[in-house]
Amino acid sequence: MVTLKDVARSVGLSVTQVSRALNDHSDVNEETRRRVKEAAGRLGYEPNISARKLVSGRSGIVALVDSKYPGLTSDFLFFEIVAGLSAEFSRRGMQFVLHVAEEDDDIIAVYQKLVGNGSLDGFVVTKPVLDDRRISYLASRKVPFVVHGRLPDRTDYPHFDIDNRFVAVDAVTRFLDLGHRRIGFINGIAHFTYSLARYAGYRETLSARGLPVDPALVRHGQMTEEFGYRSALEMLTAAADPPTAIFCSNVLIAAGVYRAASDCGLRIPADLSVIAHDDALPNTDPATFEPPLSVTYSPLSASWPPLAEYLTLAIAGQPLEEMQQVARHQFVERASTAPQA
Amino acid sequence: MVTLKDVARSVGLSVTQVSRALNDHSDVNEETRRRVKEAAGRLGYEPNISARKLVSGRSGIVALVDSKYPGLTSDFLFFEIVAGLSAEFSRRGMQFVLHVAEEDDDIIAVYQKLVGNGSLDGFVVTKPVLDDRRISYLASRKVPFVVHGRLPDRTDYPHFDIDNRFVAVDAVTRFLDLGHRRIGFINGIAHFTYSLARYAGYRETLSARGLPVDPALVRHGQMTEEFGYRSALEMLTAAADPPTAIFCSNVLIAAGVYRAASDCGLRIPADLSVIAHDDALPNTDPATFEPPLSVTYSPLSASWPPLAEYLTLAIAGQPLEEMQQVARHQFVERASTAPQA
DNA sequence: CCCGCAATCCGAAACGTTTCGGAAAACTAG
DNA sequence: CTAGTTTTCCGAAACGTTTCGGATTGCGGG
Repeated sequence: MVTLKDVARSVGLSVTQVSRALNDHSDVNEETRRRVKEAAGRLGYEPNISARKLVSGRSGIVALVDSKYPGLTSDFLFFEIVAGLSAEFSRRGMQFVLHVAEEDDDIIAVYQKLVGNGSLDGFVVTKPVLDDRRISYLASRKVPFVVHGRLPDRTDYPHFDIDNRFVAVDAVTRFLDLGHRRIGFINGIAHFTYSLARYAGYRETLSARGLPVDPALVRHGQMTEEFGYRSALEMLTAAADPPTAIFCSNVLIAAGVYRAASDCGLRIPADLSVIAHDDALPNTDPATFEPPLSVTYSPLSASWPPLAEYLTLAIAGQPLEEMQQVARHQFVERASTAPQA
Repeated sequence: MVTLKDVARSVGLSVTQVSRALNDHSDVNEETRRRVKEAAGRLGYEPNISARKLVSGRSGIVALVDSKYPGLTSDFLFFEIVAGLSAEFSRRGMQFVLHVAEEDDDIIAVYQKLVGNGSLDGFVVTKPVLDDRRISYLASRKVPFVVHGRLPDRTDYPHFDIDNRFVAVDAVTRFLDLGHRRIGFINGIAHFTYSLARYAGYRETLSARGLPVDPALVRHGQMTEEFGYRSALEMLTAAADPPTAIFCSNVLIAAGVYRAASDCGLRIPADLSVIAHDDALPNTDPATFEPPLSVTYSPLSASWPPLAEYLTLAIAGQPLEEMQQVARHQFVERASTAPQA
């Protein structure tokens, strides 16, 4: 391993000055800095993170922790997150790392261990739930972290989120404006805050127009094609009063809805209108649906830069104000909606 | 952060003795050790990995590095690996960490950086290819690593693999024994050594019986249902001499083959025999196929314990002998094969 | 009573980095 | 030429841990 001392010896300077040269401090001669950097490169010097962390308290490593849950390995949304964040942090010269905890061990204990042994600078928390224990733990320990999403009742931490309530409000309003009155909603797993926010938007919009919220038209579950298919099938084949429009919490669900509609001999959009929320994941392009699927569009990939930015700022100890953002989606109209017959 | 010094103060001992007590050294009184451990637990002491690494050279962290490639986020085989290894290492009190490199940066440079900054004890290398640069780099730098798989022409490193050549030999031999002469093979991406080994087994078995290897009956590609479907369709609808049996490199491909056969009006196994290799991934159970799929069975999950074990030994500087294993599959007969009509 | 040995303990050094406080040299203004 | 300022440099301390070498105590055997 080549250390600062080696570089110092090779250029005839002190360890101190070499360190300052490499870290772009002000009090080093330009010519000297050039020489030092050249030597460091030539010798293949890489700063020892352990040593740096020990003295400065910064390792340049941030982590995402998740438990191993059934379906984790097929949850490509999750791995889209991992890949996206990893790339974004490495672009900033930091390292992003994933730690998968055992299914049955307490997630807080895992954080405790990770925090305690002090090799990490901060955490990204994803898929927050109501009364999220990770958030309360990290906040109480004053460990830097950033949340992808946010809690309805507590927002005193860095976060990036989209306005999920408004996503549902927008979709449902468009259905209503087309004359639909029986509007189904196939949502994600109920305990995630994004699902809750969308469900709130759905309920509030219907209520605001004096329409009832029929539990038979709402489903919560893992956002897969299969789940969308089963849910839509149940709704559409229900004896009394099936929905004439369905809002899907993602494009995969919509694919299932399309299949169910086809199975029931229903045409989209003539017999059934569909809108989905589109995270712009690589696997599924709503424009290639038949007919092309109208969506509330909000690419997930737009989250990585602010998330990385905010965590960096949090680690640097910046105040909260510049580390919070709630973005809005765009509506993209295609051919999956029509006025009610 | 609570340090050794804090624990030492609380029990009235020196930092040295506390360290030795916690690390189960011999020269500490049993009663003292008990008291120290109690105090450490009570104070919530966690050893600072950076400090430990700095002096002992061990951090207890191992990594897997991969580039972000198209399809990474839907490659559930890959994430099965990540989850499996992560769990296995944490069971051993070590930490396993995933680093996703940018698509376009040189993978060796990434290793260089990771190795150079010295916070990692070793690496797991997966999906080796011919003349694998990662293996030659790590070996030349004497960095501990273990390979999931192996190279055909170089095996002087810790590894765990299955006999992929024999997987194909076994499947093809069974087809031959049933009287099949036109045997298709839908394989994984050609440059991975496991694909190469299976292809070699396929070719050699046919040649040994004096049969030609028809390029029209062989496909290499990403192992998805879609790829299996397309490949099988091409083979089965080819004008002259379609295959009467197909060996698939995984169960997903076999699902595609089943669909293609159904589209062509072919019955399995009456008109077409199928065998697949089964990694026992959670998503796809060959027993639920219609008809149930016969497989060469070798659960991927059996790799994690030896892989973790070997890397641990390699880090400890053990000799190579006990850190290499090539396991064999089992054949599980179900209902997807029949004698040729 | 002394010697040797085992059982316990401890001080100090070391790992590689950053940073504080100051020093030397070079330049500027008077 | 002097005093002050700026530029450029360096020694030493510190981070939390492990480990080397040695110190202390108590004990049994001679």
